[in-house]
Amino acid sequence: MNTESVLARLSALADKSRFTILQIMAKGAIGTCCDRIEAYENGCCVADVVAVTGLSQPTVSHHLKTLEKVGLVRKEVRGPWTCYFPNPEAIEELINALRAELYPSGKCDVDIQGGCCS
Amino acid sequence: MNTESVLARLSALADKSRFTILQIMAKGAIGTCCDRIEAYENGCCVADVVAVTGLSQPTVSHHLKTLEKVGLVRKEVRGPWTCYFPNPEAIEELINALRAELYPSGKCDVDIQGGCCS
DNA sequence: CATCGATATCGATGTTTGTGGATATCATAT
DNA sequence: ATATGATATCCACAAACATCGATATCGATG
Repeated sequence: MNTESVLARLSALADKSRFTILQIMAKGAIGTCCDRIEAYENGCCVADVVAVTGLSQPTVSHHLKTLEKVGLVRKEVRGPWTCYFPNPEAIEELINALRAELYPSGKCDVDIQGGCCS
Repeated sequence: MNTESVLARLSALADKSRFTILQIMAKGAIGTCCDRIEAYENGCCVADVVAVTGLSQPTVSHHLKTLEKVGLVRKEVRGPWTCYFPNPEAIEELINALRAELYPSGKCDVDIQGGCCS
Protein backbone atom coordinates (compact mmCIF):
# COMPACT_ATOMS: atom_id res chain seq x y z
CA MET A 1 0.00 0.00 0.00
CA ASN A 2 1.50 3.32 -1.04
CA THR A 3 1.22 6.44 1.06
CA GLU A 4 -1.31 7.99 -1.27
CA SER A 5 -3.74 5.12 -0.75
CA VAL A 6 -3.19 5.22 3.00
CA LEU A 7 -4.04 8.91 3.08
CA ALA A 8 -7.10 8.36 0.91
CA ARG A 9 -8.44 5.68 3.25
CA LEU A 10 -7.67 7.76 6.32
CA SER A 11 -9.51 10.72 4.79
CA ALA A 12 -12.46 8.50 3.96
CA LEU A 13 -12.59 7.20 7.53
CA ALA A 14 -12.08 10.59 9.16
CA ASP A 15 -15.54 11.86 8.28
CA LYS A 16 -18.24 11.35 10.89
CA SER A 17 -20.96 10.44 8.39
CA ARG A 18 -18.83 7.89 6.57
CA PHE A 19 -17.54 6.40 9.80
CA THR A 20 -21.11 5.98 10.98
CA ILE A 21 -22.04 4.27 7.73
CA LEU A 22 -19.23 1.75 8.21
CA GLN A 23 -20.21 1.26 11.84
CA ILE A 24 -23.80 0.41 11.07
CA MET A 25 -22.68 -1.91 8.31
CA ALA A 26 -20.23 -3.69 10.62
CA LYS A 27 -22.72 -4.05 13.42
CA GLY A 28 -25.50 -5.23 11.20
CA ALA A 29 -27.52 -2.33 12.51
CA ILE A 30 -29.64 -2.02 9.43
CA GLY A 31 -32.89 -3.87 8.91
CA THR A 32 -32.60 -3.48 5.19
CA CYS A 33 -35.50 -2.69 2.90
CA CYS A 34 -33.70 -4.48 0.10
CA ASP A 35 -35.04 -8.00 -0.23
CA ARG A 36 -31.84 -9.28 -1.83
CA ILE A 37 -29.43 -8.82 1.05
CA GLU A 38 -28.99 -11.61 3.57
CA ALA A 39 -28.41 -10.62 7.20
CA TYR A 40 -25.02 -12.30 7.34
CA GLU A 41 -23.76 -10.13 4.49
CA ASN A 42 -23.73 -6.95 6.57
CA GLY A 43 -24.81 -5.04 3.51
CA CYS A 44 -27.25 -2.26 2.86
CA CYS A 45 -28.74 -0.25 0.08
CA VAL A 46 -28.66 3.52 -0.23
CA ALA A 47 -32.16 4.03 1.13
CA ASP A 48 -31.24 2.10 4.28
CA VAL A 49 -28.40 4.47 5.05
CA VAL A 50 -30.64 7.45 4.36
CA ALA A 51 -33.20 6.14 6.85
CA VAL A 52 -30.69 5.41 9.60
CA THR A 53 -28.46 8.47 9.29
CA GLY A 54 -31.02 11.11 8.34
CA LEU A 55 -28.71 12.37 5.61
CA SER A 56 -30.11 13.22 2.21
CA GLN A 57 -30.01 10.64 -0.54
CA PRO A 58 -27.48 12.55 -2.68
CA THR A 59 -25.19 12.93 0.31
CA VAL A 60 -25.37 9.23 1.10
CA SER A 61 -24.67 8.29 -2.50
CA HIS A 62 -21.70 10.61 -2.49
CA HIS A 63 -20.28 9.12 0.70
CA LEU A 64 -20.75 5.56 -0.48
CA LYS A 65 -18.98 6.42 -3.70
CA THR A 66 -16.09 7.86 -1.71
CA LEU A 67 -15.90 4.73 0.44
CA GLU A 68 -15.97 2.52 -2.61
CA LYS A 69 -13.31 4.51 -4.41
CA VAL A 70 -10.81 3.83 -1.62
CA GLY A 71 -11.84 0.18 -1.29
CA LEU A 72 -13.52 0.34 2.10
CA VAL A 73 -16.80 -0.94 0.69
CA ARG A 74 -17.75 -3.10 -2.24
CA LYS A 75 -20.56 -2.17 -4.61
CA GLU A 76 -22.95 -4.61 -6.21
CA VAL A 77 -26.09 -3.96 -8.20
CA ARG A 78 -28.85 -6.36 -7.22
CA GLY A 79 -32.01 -5.74 -9.14
CA PRO A 80 -33.23 -2.18 -8.65
CA TRP A 81 -31.01 -1.72 -5.61
CA THR A 82 -27.38 -0.82 -5.43
CA CYS A 83 -25.99 -2.73 -2.48
CA TYR A 84 -22.87 -1.90 -0.54
CA PHE A 85 -20.86 -4.29 1.63
CA PRO A 86 -18.01 -3.65 4.06
CA ASN A 87 -14.51 -4.76 3.10
CA PRO A 88 -12.61 -5.68 6.28
CA GLU A 89 -9.47 -6.46 4.31
CA ALA A 90 -9.12 -2.78 3.44
CA ILE A 91 -9.05 -1.90 7.12
CA GLU A 92 -6.51 -4.60 7.79
CA GLU A 93 -4.31 -3.30 5.00
CA LEU A 94 -4.57 0.18 6.43
CA ILE A 95 -3.63 -1.04 9.90
CA ASN A 96 -0.60 -2.87 8.55
CA ALA A 97 0.48 0.23 6.64
CA LEU A 98 0.13 2.43 9.73
CA ARG A 99 2.29 0.05 11.70
CA ALA A 100 4.89 -0.14 8.96
CA GLU A 101 5.05 3.58 8.31
CA LEU A 102 4.57 5.17 11.71
CA TYR A 103 6.15 2.89 14.27
CA PRO A 104 9.53 4.16 15.47
CA SER A 105 12.86 2.53 14.69
CA GLY A 106 12.15 1.12 11.30
CA LYS A 107 14.57 1.69 8.48
CA CYS A 108 14.36 5.11 6.89
CA ASP A 109 12.63 5.15 3.51
CA VAL A 110 11.86 8.83 3.48
CA ASP A 111 13.73 11.16 1.21
CA ILE A 112 15.90 13.17 3.53
CA GLN A 113 17.07 16.58 2.51
CA GLY A 114 19.01 16.84 5.73
CA GLY A 115 18.28 18.54 9.01
CA CYS A 116 18.41 22.27 9.43
CA CYS A 117 22.17 22.14 10.04
CA SER A 118 23.20 20.17 7.00
CA MET B 1 -11.57 5.38 23.12
CA ASN B 2 -14.73 7.16 22.08
CA THR B 3 -15.70 7.76 18.47
CA GLU B 4 -14.94 11.46 18.70
CA SER B 5 -11.30 10.77 19.61
CA VAL B 6 -11.02 8.18 16.87
CA LEU B 7 -12.24 10.68 14.29
CA ALA B 8 -9.89 13.34 15.62
CA ARG B 9 -6.89 11.05 15.28
CA LEU B 10 -7.96 9.90 11.84
CA SER B 11 -8.31 13.52 10.71
CA ALA B 12 -4.90 14.32 12.10
CA LEU B 13 -3.37 11.38 10.25
CA ALA B 14 -5.22 12.03 6.99
CA ASP B 15 -3.23 15.13 6.12
CA LYS B 16 -0.19 14.60 3.92
CA SER B 17 2.03 17.07 5.78
CA ARG B 18 1.22 15.66 9.20
CA PHE B 19 1.61 12.09 8.00
CA THR B 20 5.03 12.96 6.63
CA ILE B 21 6.01 14.53 9.94
CA LEU B 22 5.11 11.33 11.77
CA GLN B 23 6.94 9.26 9.16
CA ILE B 24 10.20 11.14 9.48
CA MET B 25 9.92 10.97 13.26
CA ALA B 26 9.32 7.24 13.19
CA LYS B 27 12.14 6.55 10.78
CA GLY B 28 14.59 8.73 12.62
CA ALA B 29 15.01 10.60 9.36
CA ILE B 30 15.97 13.84 11.00
CA GLY B 31 19.51 14.82 11.85
CA THR B 32 18.28 17.24 14.44
CA CYS B 33 19.80 20.66 14.99
CA CYS B 34 18.68 20.48 18.61
CA ASP B 35 21.55 19.37 20.80
CA ARG B 36 19.25 17.99 23.48
CA ILE B 37 17.60 15.17 21.58
CA GLU B 38 19.23 11.74 21.55
CA ALA B 39 18.99 9.70 18.36
CA TYR B 40 17.09 6.87 20.05
CA GLU B 41 14.33 9.25 21.09
CA ASN B 42 13.05 9.74 17.52
CA GLY B 43 12.31 13.33 18.36
CA CYS B 44 12.75 16.61 16.55
CA CYS B 45 12.35 20.30 17.03
CA VAL B 46 10.24 22.61 14.89
CA ALA B 47 13.15 23.87 12.81
CA ASP B 48 14.05 20.28 11.86
CA VAL B 49 10.62 19.68 10.40
CA VAL B 50 10.75 22.98 8.56
CA ALA B 51 14.06 21.99 6.98
CA VAL B 52 12.94 18.53 5.93
CA THR B 53 9.43 19.32 4.73
CA GLY B 54 9.96 22.74 3.22
CA LEU B 55 6.83 23.99 4.94
CA SER B 56 6.83 27.37 6.62
CA GLN B 57 7.53 27.58 10.34
CA PRO B 58 4.00 28.71 11.27
CA THR B 59 2.54 25.82 9.29
CA VAL B 60 4.79 23.31 11.01
CA SER B 61 3.95 24.70 14.45
CA HIS B 62 0.29 24.44 13.59
CA HIS B 63 0.55 20.83 12.47
CA LEU B 64 2.57 19.80 15.50
CA LYS B 65 -0.01 21.39 17.74
CA THR B 66 -2.73 19.45 15.98
CA LEU B 67 -0.80 16.20 16.39
CA GLU B 68 -0.22 16.91 20.04
CA LYS B 69 -3.85 17.78 20.70
CA VAL B 70 -4.95 14.32 19.59
CA GLY B 71 -2.13 12.57 21.43
CA LEU B 72 -0.12 11.39 18.44
CA VAL B 73 2.97 13.27 19.58
CA ARG B 74 4.28 14.41 22.95
CA LYS B 75 5.62 17.91 23.51
CA GLU B 76 8.55 18.78 25.73
CA VAL B 77 10.39 22.08 26.10
CA ARG B 78 14.13 21.54 26.31
CA GLY B 79 16.00 24.76 26.66
CA PRO B 80 15.26 27.09 23.78
CA TRP B 81 13.82 24.26 21.71
CA THR B 82 10.37 22.76 21.79
CA CYS B 83 10.85 19.07 21.10
CA TYR B 84 8.23 16.69 19.81
CA PHE B 85 8.27 12.89 20.12
CA PRO B 86 6.07 10.25 18.53
CA ASN B 87 3.59 8.37 20.69
CA PRO B 88 3.14 4.85 19.31
CA GLU B 89 0.54 4.00 21.95
CA ALA B 90 -1.85 6.47 20.34
CA ILE B 91 -1.61 4.60 17.06
CA GLU B 92 -2.15 1.29 18.81
CA GLU B 93 -5.24 2.65 20.54
CA LEU B 94 -6.53 3.87 17.21
CA ILE B 95 -5.94 0.48 15.59
CA ASN B 96 -7.76 -1.29 18.39
CA ALA B 97 -10.67 1.10 18.08
CA LEU B 98 -10.89 0.60 14.32
CA ARG B 99 -11.01 -3.16 14.80
CA ALA B 100 -13.64 -2.89 17.52
CA GLU B 101 -15.86 -0.44 15.66
CA LEU B 102 -15.58 -1.45 12.03
CA TYR B 103 -15.14 -5.19 11.90
CA PRO B 104 -18.33 -7.00 10.90
CA SER B 105 -20.38 -9.19 13.23
CA GLY B 106 -19.78 -7.45 16.50
CA LYS B 107 -22.72 -6.64 18.71
CA CYS B 108 -24.64 -3.56 17.68
CA ASP B 109 -24.01 -0.52 19.83
CA VAL B 110 -25.26 2.02 17.37
CA ASP B 111 -28.51 3.82 17.99
CA ILE B 112 -30.85 2.36 15.44
CA GLN B 113 -33.84 4.30 14.30
CA GLY B 114 -34.86 1.41 12.14
CA GLY B 115 -34.39 0.69 8.48
CA CYS B 116 -36.39 2.40 5.81
CA CYS B 117 -39.26 -0.09 6.24
CA SER B 118 -39.76 0.12 10.00
C1' DC C 1 17.94 44.58 30.91
C1' DA C 2 18.78 44.18 26.08
C1' DT C 3 19.40 41.08 22.42
C1' DC C 4 18.93 37.02 19.73
C1' DG C 5 17.34 32.59 18.32
C1' DA C 6 13.28 29.47 18.49
C1' DT C 7 8.55 28.91 18.50
C1' DA C 8 3.61 30.30 19.01
C1' DT C 9 -0.17 33.20 17.67
C1' DC C 10 -2.74 36.30 14.57
C1' DG C 11 -4.92 37.49 10.34
C1' DA C 12 -5.87 36.71 5.63
C1' DT C 13 -6.42 33.82 1.61
C1' DG C 14 -7.32 30.06 -1.43
C1' DT C 15 -8.72 25.40 -1.63
C1' DT C 16 -11.13 21.47 -0.29
C1' DT C 17 -15.17 19.28 1.00
C1' DG C 18 -19.67 18.07 3.21
C1' DT C 19 -24.33 19.01 2.17
C1' DG C 20 -28.79 19.00 -0.23
C1' DG C 21 -32.24 20.55 -4.00
C1' DA C 22 -33.13 19.63 -8.70
C1' DT C 23 -32.59 16.54 -12.27
C1' DA C 24 -30.94 12.60 -15.00
C1' DT C 25 -30.18 7.69 -15.34
C1' DC C 26 -31.16 2.97 -14.64
C1' DA C 27 -33.76 -1.24 -13.68
C1' DT C 28 -38.14 -3.43 -13.32
C1' DA C 29 -43.00 -4.30 -13.93
C1' DT C 30 -47.28 -3.69 -16.23
C1' DA D 1 -43.17 1.66 -24.49
C1' DT D 2 -44.51 3.85 -20.28
C1' DA D 3 -44.49 4.45 -15.53
C1' DT D 4 -42.38 3.96 -11.12
C1' DG D 5 -39.04 3.30 -7.60
C1' DA D 6 -34.00 3.53 -6.59
C1' DT D 7 -29.80 5.67 -7.24
C1' DA D 8 -26.32 8.71 -9.52
C1' DT D 9 -25.01 13.15 -11.18
C1' DC D 10 -25.14 18.22 -11.47
C1' DC D 11 -24.92 22.51 -9.32
C1' DA D 12 -24.51 25.83 -5.75
C1' DC D 13 -23.41 27.10 -1.17
C1' DA D 14 -21.32 27.20 3.32
C1' DA D 15 -18.10 25.59 6.58
C1' DA D 16 -13.62 23.69 7.55
C1' DC D 17 -8.88 23.85 6.85
C1' DA D 18 -4.03 24.12 5.04
C1' DT D 19 -0.92 27.65 4.18
C1' DC D 20 2.04 31.64 5.02
C1' DG D 21 3.54 36.62 6.10
C1' DA D 22 3.74 39.48 10.01
C1' DT D 23 4.11 39.79 14.70
C1' DA D 24 4.23 38.41 19.57
C1' DT D 25 6.08 35.47 23.12
C1' DC D 26 9.48 32.82 25.37
C1' DG D 27 14.04 31.15 26.87
C1' DA D 28 18.89 31.85 27.11
C1' DT D 29 22.86 34.67 27.18
C1' DG D 30 25.91 38.52 27.61
